[in-house]
Amino acid sequence: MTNFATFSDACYGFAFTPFGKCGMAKSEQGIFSLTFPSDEESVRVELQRKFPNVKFYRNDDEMEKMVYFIFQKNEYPALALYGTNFQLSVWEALQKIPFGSTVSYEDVAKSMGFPKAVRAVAHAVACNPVAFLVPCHRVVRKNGGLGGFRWGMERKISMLKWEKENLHL
DNA sequence: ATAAAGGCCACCC
DNA sequence: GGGTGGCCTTTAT
Repeated sequence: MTNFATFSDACYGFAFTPFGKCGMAKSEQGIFSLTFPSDEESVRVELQRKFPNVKFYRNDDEMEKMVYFIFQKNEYPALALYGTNFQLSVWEALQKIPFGSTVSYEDVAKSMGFPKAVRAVAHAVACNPVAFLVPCHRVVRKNGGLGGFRWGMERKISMLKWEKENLHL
């Protein structure tokens, strides 16, 4: 990590998205985690491991509100990303990919000025802490394949499909 | 300090 | 279709 969390309290909780139940965490600085976990306990454990000095308070209402803004009103709340410089620039590049379109891993590498760092990019994309909002699902293989997805290929497919159907947002 | 493993890509059979 | 070598970062020895 090269940049660190500066907050000491955060809330986390669970809410339903068009792609299933998500776990989310946010501080006053913004959302810093959005995952699709298999069980609730692992979310808290994982958050506490990544942010050992932070106190987490559960608040599902707050997360449901966030989900409503994101998926119903298409209003994106602030994000707060923590990672290495390389990861941060990859995640930044991902946020520039337009809604409903896709790019290749190589495209991302090129846009960052490291055309040959494809594998490093793929790895950083896979480490995306904030599903959907940092649109890692919009990165696919150049050869036509879809690549992989940390939270299940099926979910990546339905995200891309959902965006195509909701372009009017 | 070194090694191994990536949500990859291009090139060659 | 398949195998191989190269690319750069992260993580684990």
